[in-house]
Amino acid sequence: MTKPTMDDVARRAGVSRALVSLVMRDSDKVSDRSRAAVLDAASQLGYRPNLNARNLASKRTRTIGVVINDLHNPYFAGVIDGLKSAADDHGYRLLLNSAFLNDGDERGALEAFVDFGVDGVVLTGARIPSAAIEHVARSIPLVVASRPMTSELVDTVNNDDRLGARLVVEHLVTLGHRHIVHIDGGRGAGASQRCDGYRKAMKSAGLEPRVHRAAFTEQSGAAATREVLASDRPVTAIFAGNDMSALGALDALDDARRRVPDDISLVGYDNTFVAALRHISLTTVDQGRDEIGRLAVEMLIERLEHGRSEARHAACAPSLIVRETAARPPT
Amino acid sequence: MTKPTMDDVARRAGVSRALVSLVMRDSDKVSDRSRAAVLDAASQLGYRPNLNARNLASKRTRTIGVVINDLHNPYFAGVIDGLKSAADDHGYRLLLNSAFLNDGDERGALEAFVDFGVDGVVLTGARIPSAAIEHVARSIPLVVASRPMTSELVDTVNNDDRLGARLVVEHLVTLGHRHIVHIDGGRGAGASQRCDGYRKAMKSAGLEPRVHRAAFTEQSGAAATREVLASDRPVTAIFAGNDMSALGALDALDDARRRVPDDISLVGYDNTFVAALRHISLTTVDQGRDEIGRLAVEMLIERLEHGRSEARHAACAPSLIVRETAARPPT
DNA sequence: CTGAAAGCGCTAACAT
DNA sequence: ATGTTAGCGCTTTCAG
Repeated sequence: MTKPTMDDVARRAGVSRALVSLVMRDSDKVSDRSRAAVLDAASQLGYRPNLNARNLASKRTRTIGVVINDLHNPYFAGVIDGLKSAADDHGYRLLLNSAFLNDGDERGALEAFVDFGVDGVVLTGARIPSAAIEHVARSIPLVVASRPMTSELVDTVNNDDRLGARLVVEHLVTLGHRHIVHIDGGRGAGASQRCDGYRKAMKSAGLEPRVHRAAFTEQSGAAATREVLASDRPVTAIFAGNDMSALGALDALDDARRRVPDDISLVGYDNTFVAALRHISLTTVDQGRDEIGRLAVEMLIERLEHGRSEARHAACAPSLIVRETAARPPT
Repeated sequence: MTKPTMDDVARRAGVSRALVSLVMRDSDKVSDRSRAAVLDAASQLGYRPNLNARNLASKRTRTIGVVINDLHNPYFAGVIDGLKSAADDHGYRLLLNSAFLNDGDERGALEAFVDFGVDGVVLTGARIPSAAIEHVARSIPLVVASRPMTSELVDTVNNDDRLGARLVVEHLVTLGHRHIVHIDGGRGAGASQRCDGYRKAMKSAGLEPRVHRAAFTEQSGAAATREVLASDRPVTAIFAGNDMSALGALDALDDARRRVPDDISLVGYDNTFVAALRHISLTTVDQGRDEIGRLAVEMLIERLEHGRSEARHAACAPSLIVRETAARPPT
C-alpha cells in the first residue's frame, strides 16, 4: 500500500523511467502509443509525481509563494484574487502563508518559501524592513505588492498612496472641512506615504495637519479615535489610514454619540467589501487590488521567463469612492 | 554565488556531512565544539537547508497544509488563527491555499499538498464531495474543519450547526415571530445541517418552515432576499445561513426600504468581525472558530505523533450572540 | 561522537 | 522515439 513511484509505472507500462518522466511533463517527443500506455499504467496505480523529488531534480517548482500580511484584513483577499487569476493564466501554482501581523512570522513565511525553492515570491503588505526583503531578493525573484519601497533589486506594485491621500483631503476640503485629523497606519505598508500625502495636501490647502498614530486594525483605529475625541481641539473629519481602522473609528464615534457624517465625517482607504455595505457606506479610496495582484505575478513572470533583471516599479491610480460617511461639516 | 550546500558547510567546518545534518536537526549527540564549528560555518556561508531535499530524504515535512474555502469570508481568518497557534505549539509550519469557492481549485489545492508530501492537511469549510475527501484521507492524515461529515476515515471538528440553527429559531420565536424564512447556504459547508436544524425547530414550534436557496456569499444572500420580498407571503424574520449572506440580505432590505429590525428581523451565523460593528450589530451565532482551529491541528498531531487511527469527531457548542438586528415583530 | 555509503523519487543530458 | 546514467541535497543506517 506504499505510494507508487515512477519506476512502478515504467515497469507496468513496459517502458523506461525516463519515458514516463517525459509523459508526466507532457513532452511532445513521445509516441502516442507509449503515451497512452504510460497514462494508463499511471492511472491504474493511482500514480502522482512526488513534487519534492521533482523540484529537487529540476530546480523549478512552477510555484509562487505569497506572504499575506494580515488574513483578517479583507483587502488582501482581493489582491490574492488577482494573483490567482494571473498565476492560472501562466500555469503557476500559488502557495500562501500569513504573517499574522507579526514581523517574525512574516520573515519566517518568507524564508520557508525560499527554503522550499519556490520560483518566486510576492509579499503583500509587508512590514519587515526593506533591507530584509532585499536580502532575500538577491537569491530569488521577489515582488512587493501594496507596500511602497524604492529598491534596485525588488519589483514593486502599488497604488499611489500619496495621491490617494490627497484625493481624500481635497474631497474633505471641498466639502468645507478645515479640521481634518489623520489616524495613520503606523508601521503598516503604505502608511507613511498616505500620511505624507495627507500632510502635503493639508499644507497646500493652508490647513494644519494633525496626525494620531495607530495601526491598520480595527482596535487601533478605535483607540486612536478615542484619543482624538478626548482632546479639546476641534475636529470635523477623520481620515483613517485604512478601512479597518476606519471601522474601528466608526464604532468609537458611535460610542461617543457622535453621528457620522452629521457631527463628524470619516474616510477610509482600501474600499473593502465592508465599506460598500449600505449600513456602513464608507467613503474610501480604491486601490485596484485585483490589478495590483495581476501585475505582481506578471512582473514575476517577466523575470522568470523573459530574464528581466532591472527592478520595475508599477503604480496603479487610486480612485476616491464617495459614499455617505463624509459630508459638509456642521455649521 | 550558487547556494551553499551541506557539503560546503562540512568542508568549511572540517567535519563530515552527516555531522552537519545532525546539527541542523539539533540532535543531542553532537559535541559542543563540533556544533559550534558547524553553526559558525553555516552562518558564515549563509547556509539554509534545502527543504525539498530534506523532505525527500526524510519523508517528513513538519508542515500542515490548510485548504481555505473562501478567503473573502472573514470567518476563516479566525479558524486559521487557531490553527496557527496550535501549530506553533507543536512545532509545525502551516502552508495555506485557497479554494476560491470553486470545487476544482479545492481539489487542486488538496492534491498539491499531498504531492508536496505535507504531513497532514486540514480542510476548512470544504465543499467537495465526502468521497473525494475520504479518498485523499487514505494516504494522508486529514481533518475536516467547519464542515460536518460522518466518516470512519477522516476526523472532523465542527460546531453543532443543527443546535445553532435551533438557538436562532427559538430566539426569534420567543420574540414573537411566526413567519421566519431561512436563506440557506446551498452546497456550502454546514448549510444542510443548519437548514435541517431550522426545519426541525420550526416544526417543534408549530410553524411552517420556508427555505430560499442561496450560497454563503453576500451577493447570493442579497438575491435570495429580493426573492423573499418579491413573494406575497408574509415574513417577519430572516435567518441567513451565514454572516456573509446576512450582510447581503441587510443591503437588499435597505434597498427595499425595509427597516431592520423594525419591519423585519435578521439573524446570521458565524459572528464575524463585521457582525460586531455597531452599524451592523448583527444578531448571529458564534462557532468558537479559534477553538475549532486549535482542535483541528491537535487531532492531526494525535495521528501524526501518537498513532491514533480511528476517526474522531469533535463538536464545539455554538452560542447565540444577541445584538440588534432581531427584535419583536411589528404588531 | 564521527564518517562512509546507500538511497529518497525524479530530471536531464547523452546515447542509441 | 526511447533507454542509460548521473546526479539534485539531504537523511539515515551502520561501522568505527
